[in-house]
Amino acid sequence: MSKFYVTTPIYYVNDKPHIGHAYTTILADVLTRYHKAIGDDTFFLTGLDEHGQKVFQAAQKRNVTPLQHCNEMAPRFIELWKKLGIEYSDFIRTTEDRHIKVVQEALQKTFDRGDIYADEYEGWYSVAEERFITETEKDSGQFRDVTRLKEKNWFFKMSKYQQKLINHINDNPGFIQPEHRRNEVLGFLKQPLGDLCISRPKSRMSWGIELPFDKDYVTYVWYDALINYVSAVGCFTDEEKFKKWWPVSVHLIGKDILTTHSVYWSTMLFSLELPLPETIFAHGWWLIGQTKMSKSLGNVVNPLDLVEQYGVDCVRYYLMKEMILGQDANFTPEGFIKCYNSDLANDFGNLLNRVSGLINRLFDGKIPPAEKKDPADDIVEQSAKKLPANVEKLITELKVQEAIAATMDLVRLVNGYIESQAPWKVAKTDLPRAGTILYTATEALRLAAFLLSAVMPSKCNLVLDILGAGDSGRRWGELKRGIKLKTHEALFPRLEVDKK
RNA sequence: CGCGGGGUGGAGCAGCUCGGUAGCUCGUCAGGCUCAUAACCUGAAGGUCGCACGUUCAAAUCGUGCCCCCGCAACCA
Repeated sequence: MSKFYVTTPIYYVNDKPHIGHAYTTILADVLTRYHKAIGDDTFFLTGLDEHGQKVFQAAQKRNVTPLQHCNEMAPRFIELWKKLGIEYSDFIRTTEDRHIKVVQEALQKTFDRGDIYADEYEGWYSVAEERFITETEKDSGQFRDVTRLKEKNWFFKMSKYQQKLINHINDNPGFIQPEHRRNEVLGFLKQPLGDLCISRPKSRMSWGIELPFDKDYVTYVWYDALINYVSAVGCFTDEEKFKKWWPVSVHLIGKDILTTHSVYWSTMLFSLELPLPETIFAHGWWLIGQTKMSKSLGNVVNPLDLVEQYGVDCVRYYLMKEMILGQDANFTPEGFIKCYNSDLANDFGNLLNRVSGLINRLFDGKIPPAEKKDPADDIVEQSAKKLPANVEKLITELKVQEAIAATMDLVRLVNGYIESQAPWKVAKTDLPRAGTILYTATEALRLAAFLLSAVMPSKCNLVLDILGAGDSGRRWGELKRGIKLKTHEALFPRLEVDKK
């Protein structure tokens, strides 16, 4: 048994949860469930990023304290995760004591090591945005009230670890995935790395974690936020727990925060003398009909609406199946309905109806024994026997989409097998043979349901329950003969396309 | 010459590491089946594998050049 520790980014509390947040979190949940199913000890961390400028401003506007504001916003995420069937191990909020202490200790350790120094920072400052902007941003002309500002700040010696990081990336091909993101980071690291400003003067912005060595400053949100990955698993506080889980197996992130994770976070860990993550995996974006989702375009897809309209499992299935490893994916209602009907209603759900209908009619609803085998059965049996190991391999490579495809291939194979073996015909002359066919088909369906239960927990567990195989595993032949099938409705009723 | 990824039947992808019958899902058409959610199965049509040159007995796959698309270039799943 090995351990599997996965994280999502901690989401910014001011954001409205959208399909992107849902995707990352479901992906983490799916990976966790797969790993649990193969007996791994798992830890799945998600949470909220609650410090920083925007939260501070939003709270001011509403005339509440920042913490009150966060307390009111947090349930939006927590409730969504509940509706999406997310079973996280821990939900961390950066305003929690357990986190703040660790951030401060990390800062102090880094400071004591001589990796943090004070300097005057001079740059373009947007009064309207209340933050420093880059030269490029200034030139874009999109910022008002830009002035030159000089300010004392604290800096982290990121540059000191540049070569060490390059070496680490080169020595660990799986560290940053997919590969083209890894190349991107290596390309970025060809330029000399600057040091990272990790402080904000309280006079400007006080909503953050105070620097242990300078009470006039709070720390930069990213420094604060990234620490969550270790503070949640006992860093500096619970040595045993920390040893058990760290380093993390996978940090799931969106491609937009690749630099913060691969460069900021890694160098921070170097300075703290902690091991680096095993894998940082950057997935793509969900596009809404060719364009990026944006609030101004008004095309933000609310995952809650989808779930309420169609149910959790099919939304999880669609998101997992549609996003190809590391690429952008396109969300369209048509695509969703097509996927639902062809994969879930026609192939998977319908297969359950076929076998249960036949078993009910021919065997009084009791699963028949497989006593009269034929070479035709071997094709199904052999494919089914190979599947679990294959799925396991794909999941460890983070190829969820391919794992689903491989499982659905078995479902289609079984549909073809039933067709060619025609048990409804065979039954008229040779009932035991018909029973064998049905046992084989049902057992393959059981295995498929078992393997898909990470993606669609409630529907798949329902299938297993109908087959009286709720506690079965991934070995061929675990389906018990003689069990009376439970009655059931259509698993995924076909969706009629809206004709407009 | 900033760095990187990609261009494969109507759509979305795999194959390229290590050259040898171009594969999958969806869509279209025809047929079959009638156990099933008008579901399922089989077959067919449809591809100069971005373009050109080169290496080779043989190139989607290797090399060079060109065209086009996309990502990164320090806020944002």
